[in-house]
Amino acid sequence: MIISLDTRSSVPIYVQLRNQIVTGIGRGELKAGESLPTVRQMAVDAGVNTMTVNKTYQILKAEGFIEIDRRKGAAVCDIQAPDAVFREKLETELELLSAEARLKGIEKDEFLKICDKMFSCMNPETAEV
Amino acid sequence: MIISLDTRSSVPIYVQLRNQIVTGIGRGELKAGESLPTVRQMAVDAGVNTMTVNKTYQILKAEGFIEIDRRKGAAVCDIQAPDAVFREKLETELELLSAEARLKGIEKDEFLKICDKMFSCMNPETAEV
Amino acid sequence: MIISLDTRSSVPIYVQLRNQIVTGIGRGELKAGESLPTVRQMAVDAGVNTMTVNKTYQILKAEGFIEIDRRKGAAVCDIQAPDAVFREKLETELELLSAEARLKGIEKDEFLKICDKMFSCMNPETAEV
Amino acid sequence: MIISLDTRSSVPIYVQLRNQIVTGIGRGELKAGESLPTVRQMAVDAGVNTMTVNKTYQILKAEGFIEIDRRKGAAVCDIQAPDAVFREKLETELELLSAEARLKGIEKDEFLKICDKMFSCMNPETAEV
DNA sequence: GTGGTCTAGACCACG
DNA sequence: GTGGTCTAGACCACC
Repeated sequence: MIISLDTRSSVPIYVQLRNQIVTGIGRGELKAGESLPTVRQMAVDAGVNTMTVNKTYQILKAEGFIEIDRRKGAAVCDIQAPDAVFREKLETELELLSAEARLKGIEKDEFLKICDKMFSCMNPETAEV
Repeated sequence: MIISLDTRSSVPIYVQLRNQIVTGIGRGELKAGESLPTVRQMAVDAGVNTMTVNKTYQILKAEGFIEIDRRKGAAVCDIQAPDAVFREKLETELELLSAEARLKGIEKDEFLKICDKMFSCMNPETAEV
Repeated sequence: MIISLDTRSSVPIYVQLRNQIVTGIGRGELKAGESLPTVRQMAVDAGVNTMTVNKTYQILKAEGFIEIDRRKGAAVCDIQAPDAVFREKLETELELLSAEARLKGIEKDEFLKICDKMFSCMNPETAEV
Repeated sequence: MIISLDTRSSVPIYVQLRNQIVTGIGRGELKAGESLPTVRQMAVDAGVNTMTVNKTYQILKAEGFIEIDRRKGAAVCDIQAPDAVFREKLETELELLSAEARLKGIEKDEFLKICDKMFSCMNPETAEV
């Protein structure tokens, strides 16, 4: 998985890192059970402080995307069961994106086509709860 | 339009306010040409400082969603022409949301159903530039 | 002389109006001794308040570009003698424009070509002090 | 770089500050890659509030003249590629200055000599994007 | 009346 | 230690 960060962006580095890891897992570049680089290795690869990577991993753990074992490092979790809190967040974000797209002149058909395209990039492997 | 802010959120107030106004315009609660509350009025309504509202309005103006007239206050703009930069941003965000949804056990059919539902809340009025 | 104002601009209307009148005189669309529209007429033409036009005329008078006679209205003055204060202001503004042009990748040759082009639009009529 | 502000001027402080920094960069007093003073330091140096400096820096960033890095503060950007919007603005401003100069009795030769002189103060270093 | 600017001082997020 | 956010309240420019 290739990580590319923009230190001049207003998006905090640990958020950029978190987003790229989540996208990577979603795409299937990292599969359930596979290990992530160690905190130190990831810090070197991405050219950031280990504290920053550590923060990212803690967030991914809290979100249930990875497990952290003191001996084996971090590993990708299985797909989770649908959850009402996330669904709520998803709807709110999609509503905002819909509004922005609407105001930027994007029609419903085109919007849905993009949604389809982006989800289709995800790893189709059967969900295991 | 009802504004509800969460001062304990890590999302800056001016961003929350911006998002809610964008969503409100998208939904058609505020139509093109209609006025937004004055900076002072919005500040009272939302319970925040006038400078915070001012910052929000300046951002909405820079994004092309509203116009600020020295005499008449702020008003909603017409729908814009599609633009490559926004499309890029839209795809990136939808990819991240897709990945999160995938890992939270949401299937493609359900994801697209939610996308459809949220876009359908938008004001369908034809108002091209 | 055609006046076009943008009420949504951050530049005050009376300044826009002043700038357009100065440019119009410089171009020779209004010659020395010729009358400007009355305050009321100009207010109607430009679609602004008479107070705004009045303020503009007062500024043009203070700058020595027009004379205001209670009976005959406003008229364009003759070309003035060079003046140190203005020269100072001119240099400061040209220095800022030079810096901006430099940082925007415009070379010296091109900059001077634009300067020449713009001054050449001015009325070449012999200066009368 | 020496900053001198006039608090009695009608030009907002953050604009004066912006103009002086742009001129300073153009002159080569600050070169591409070099750091600007921190927001706090500049606020002390210039005798203004940190928010005022912050606003100035945000504008310079939006104009592409500086970059703001969360870790290292603000630094001067490389020279940009020529851009049609700026050219338009440049022509409008030069036309106004030409008109003013014409009416103040400055001949074409002298005007162009001043233009040449001011641009020649700029840093000639070749630093393309 | 409107928005625009500025201050002093506080607190937080980031790395 | 850096920039980012927010407040309360003031004053000004514009129309």
